[in-house]
Amino acid sequence: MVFASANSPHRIFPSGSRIAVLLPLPLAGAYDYHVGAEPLGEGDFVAVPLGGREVIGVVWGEGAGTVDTARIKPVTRRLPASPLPEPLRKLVDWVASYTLAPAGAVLKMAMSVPSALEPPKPLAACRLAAPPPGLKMTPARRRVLDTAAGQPAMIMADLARAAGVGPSVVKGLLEAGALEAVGMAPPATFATPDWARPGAVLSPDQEVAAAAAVAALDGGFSVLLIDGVTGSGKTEVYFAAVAAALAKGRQVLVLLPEIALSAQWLGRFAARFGVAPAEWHSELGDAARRETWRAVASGEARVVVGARSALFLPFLKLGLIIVDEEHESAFKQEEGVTYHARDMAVVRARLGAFPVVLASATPALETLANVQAGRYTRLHLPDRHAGATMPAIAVVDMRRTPPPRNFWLSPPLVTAIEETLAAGEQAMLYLNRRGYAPLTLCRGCGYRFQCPHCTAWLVEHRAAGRLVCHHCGYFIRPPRLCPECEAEASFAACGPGVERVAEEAAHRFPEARIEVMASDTLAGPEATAELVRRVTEREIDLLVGTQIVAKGYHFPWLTLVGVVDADLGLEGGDLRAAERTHQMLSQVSGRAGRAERPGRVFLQTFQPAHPVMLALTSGDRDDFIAREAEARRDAGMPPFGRLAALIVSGPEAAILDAFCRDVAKAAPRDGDVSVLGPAPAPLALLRGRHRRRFLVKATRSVNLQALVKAWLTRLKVPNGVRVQVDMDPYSFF
DNA sequence: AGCACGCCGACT
DNA sequence: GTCGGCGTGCTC
Repeated sequence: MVFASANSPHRIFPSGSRIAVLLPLPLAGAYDYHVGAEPLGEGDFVAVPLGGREVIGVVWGEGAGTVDTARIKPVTRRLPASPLPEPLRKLVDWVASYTLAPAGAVLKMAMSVPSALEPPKPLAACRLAAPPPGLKMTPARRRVLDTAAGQPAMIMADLARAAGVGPSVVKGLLEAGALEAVGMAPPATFATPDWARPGAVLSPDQEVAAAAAVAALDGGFSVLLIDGVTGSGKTEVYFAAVAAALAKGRQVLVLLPEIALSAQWLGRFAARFGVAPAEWHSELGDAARRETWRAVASGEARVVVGARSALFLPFLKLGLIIVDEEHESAFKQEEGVTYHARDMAVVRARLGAFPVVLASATPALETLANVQAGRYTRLHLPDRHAGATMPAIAVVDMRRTPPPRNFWLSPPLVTAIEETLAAGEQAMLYLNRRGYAPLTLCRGCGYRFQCPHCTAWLVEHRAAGRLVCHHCGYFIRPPRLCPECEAEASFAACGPGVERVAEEAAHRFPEARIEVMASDTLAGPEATAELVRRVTEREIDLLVGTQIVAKGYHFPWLTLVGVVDADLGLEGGDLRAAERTHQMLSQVSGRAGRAERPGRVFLQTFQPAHPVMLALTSGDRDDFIAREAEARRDAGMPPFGRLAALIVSGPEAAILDAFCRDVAKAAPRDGDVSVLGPAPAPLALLRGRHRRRFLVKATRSVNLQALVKAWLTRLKVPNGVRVQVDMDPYSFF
């Protein structure tokens, strides 16, 4: 029995009725329970019995009625928290049906802080009471009572501090009865950003884009793409939309690919709005997590900046989402529920009927195709802000001007670095390879150090004195003798990593202050911020870094970028290899010459005629993307066709391969569908598990989810084997 | 995800 | 003869 009509936003279920409760567990669906004495509403958080224990779940709707009534248990209690908002419930269902993950597994992401569901603990505070007769008065006690007299109630520690006494004095007065204890609600920790503050002066292009983004706030759901070259001031444009959304009383979510590395972004936000935004990422402590979750649910936190998981926060009145660096593959969750945060942000905006703004200097091909199809609106910023010019990009042909043997910097690049340093400017060398050398082999017998758990070489990290697997973290200390032929001191480091390039640079430019920046050389957000500060303040002349240096940093004195190996990333049959390499090199090139001094970029390559290199040197991105898109269209690949991957893994290769034959036999046969595989996944052995991959390619008209689901139900998965579905796979690993 | 039930090695 | 290893299977 349901009182409210079906299209009501919030149904109420009376006592005794049968409801579906979704639990944050990887179960096939919601479970039915009976409503207890108090009626329950959709979205309410409830504690329910499950196999002898108690689990917290969410009232998901009317009971399905498929289970015998005798087995249905009553809900234990309703938790005193505001219900999970309807758009978020719909998002959970949407993501579950799209990714083929169990709805409960998706709900778990929206219930990441169970402790936030209990009422916040009131703070121990006290206020002045009627003075008890015979109270011993001391100067310290006098000061406490005088301080407390002017206040309704004070936190005990604050009162002691304000009166200039130790905590024991306050405690003594409390025991004597001169003060009485009261519970106090915790003070608001999330200040409201001041949207009325004037922002930066915008260029005419920025002005137009900002006006369009602001206007979109009145138009319900829409997707805007701010497509602006590096240094064009995209952030200031979407800050205008953030300010306007705040003025309308809405909450705003800003998704960044890697929040932990975005100290500069936080600084800009604080400069624009006067306060820090609420943050949401994996490094948050328990208390901060709980506080933030509650403040998002209550609407107190007005702007949240976060990693992809922030999409599943219980916003009370979300009214704008920004996805910055929307092309970043870090938005694709690869483990557990495999979702793409950019695409799910678009879904969330549609469910909430508000706009979403995507921003990038190198938008994803998918996004540009959506612009082309008229689904997204493009706001173009073709020029750099404040008169800065785009850097001049030159190719260094490594076949014609190679570096000496066992060196990696070509003569033209070395000359350019010398010139830059002599001019008192900064240079950056980019190489997307951590460590010293990616492969170590024995000169005597050819033995190569390999990870025992993965299909990967061990990477030498000379500073740490280790050989490390970059996939599972396995490491060893380099042995003295070759494990194969027992030769002594026979190891040769093959190829460069950032450590080795830094070593070469130190040798070439002995006067320069050189620093390496890679994810494993940075201890944490503070250490990163400190290094960024030292570069900004010119305490470093030459920065050698992995992709971490490509991400949005603004170093005014950096005028030269050298890409040590521009071809890295082009190999491998990855669908997006060329696109990604182009994006990566555009982004890293964009670090050069962002202020008055013009920038130069040198790309060291063995393929100077490769379309990626030509696109970069000519600056004709659109032509490059058009050709890439054409190739994908011809091949029926995304976004013109649909792709799903089935990763089958298990500890025993023989069992796995036998099962793979069953999977292939049960594969769907249809004119619009083709199944490739089983192929060993690029990392055929990962963390001790063998992996095989099937790829399903279909036309856009095919319901790929239904097809894959039906395929999976035809399979009998043996023990120890796992089948993982990845819709729209990105990395093909 | 827990937690139970269920069949094979070293202990009082 | 029991305590306990964690392998499989269910939980409305």
